[in-house]
Amino acid sequence: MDSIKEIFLNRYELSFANFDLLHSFMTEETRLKGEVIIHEGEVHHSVYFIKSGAMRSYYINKDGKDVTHWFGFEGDVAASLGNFINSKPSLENIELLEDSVVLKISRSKLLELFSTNLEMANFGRKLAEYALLEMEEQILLTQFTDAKSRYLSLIDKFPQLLKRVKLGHISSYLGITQVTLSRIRSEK
Amino acid sequence: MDSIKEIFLNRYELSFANFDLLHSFMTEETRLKGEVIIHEGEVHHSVYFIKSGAMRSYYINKDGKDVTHWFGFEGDVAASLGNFINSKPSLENIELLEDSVVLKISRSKLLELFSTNLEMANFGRKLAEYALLEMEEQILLTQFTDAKSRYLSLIDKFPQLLKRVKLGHISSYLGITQVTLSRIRSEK
DNA sequence: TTCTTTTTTTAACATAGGTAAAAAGAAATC
DNA sequence: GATTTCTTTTTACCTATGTTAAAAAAAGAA
Repeated sequence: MDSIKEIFLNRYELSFANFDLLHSFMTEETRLKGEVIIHEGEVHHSVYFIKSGAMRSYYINKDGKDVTHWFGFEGDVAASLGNFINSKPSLENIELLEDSVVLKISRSKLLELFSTNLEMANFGRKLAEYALLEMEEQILLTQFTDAKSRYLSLIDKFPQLLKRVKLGHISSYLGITQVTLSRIRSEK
Repeated sequence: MDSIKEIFLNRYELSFANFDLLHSFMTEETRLKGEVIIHEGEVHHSVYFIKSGAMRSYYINKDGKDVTHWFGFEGDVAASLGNFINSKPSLENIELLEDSVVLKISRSKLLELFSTNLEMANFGRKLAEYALLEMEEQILLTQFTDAKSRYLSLIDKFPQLLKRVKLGHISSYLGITQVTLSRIRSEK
């Protein structure tokens, strides 16, 4: 079985039949490293599920700095939250860190499924709940944990991260400068 | 109309009929300031909706420090995420900051409604989505924003906070010590 | 390979925020 | 209304992380 299918069945408790239904509304696309699939300030009408590859979400802060605030891998949903939930312009950009295969579905189709199909609505709920748990973990890790522990937890959680993601992205995700990250790494 | 009802109808797009259905499974309770309604390490079987009052969620970190990571007011849901989503023991405590009126519902009843009633399932999804947006905002605010701006944003968002919540809770929520918060406040 | 560009590390210095303890102010209790 | 307890502010000193710039290393292009 496709491993993306497994993730949908296990992580989000979708049934075979409804996975197939959902899948029938998706188009599979290969996108290249470096491409930006969600743009800050724009309203997007598609949601992407990552079949393979890696991406990051980032925004440019008030000092003009590029700040990564999410890494996405296989099985994750790539979308701007505010855009998806409230049709607002995206606050962030989503950029491919590797050549990736995505499953694309229109937001309106997905919402239609949510509002007509009970299992799909619960799939939508679990999608959001899973993301919530991930975010809570990130918040707990940030409050009163020093940069070194945050770094260690992060690579513990994503062992492939160092091979797949530049240190500059990792440092901004951790809320520190690349210089500080470099110091931390050399201490170890 | 009850203002909690308005919030359910507007924020979570629940219909009159389903609000009443949901409400029929809830019991209204008055809890006193200082009470802890969710306990770290325990599995809870109830979820609380805040009808009036204020609460905070906190945990004791590895250095024994009390760290607040959420403030809840009218219309918010008070539950441990991990407990609610995966029946895991709660990672956090939820403590009342004021005498509060809560609407209590059993987790199993709520899940039963989600899995049998389409509108309820979408209500559950919106509940999670709303919480997601709140959390994202919190994360964005934390990365590369200095303590002073975080403080100013927080009181801008919750103007009543200073009157209702002790500074020690606010400082830990912001990820700084109370001494630093005090310095920031005197600068202003 | 050799050259060019990008990424990572190192160094020197500056600063925001931490720690501990004491003082001041408020709130609760007698 | 006085006393005790809890909360907030202040002070002095210290440390982790930021800033800027340059060097070193690694990756990519010719």
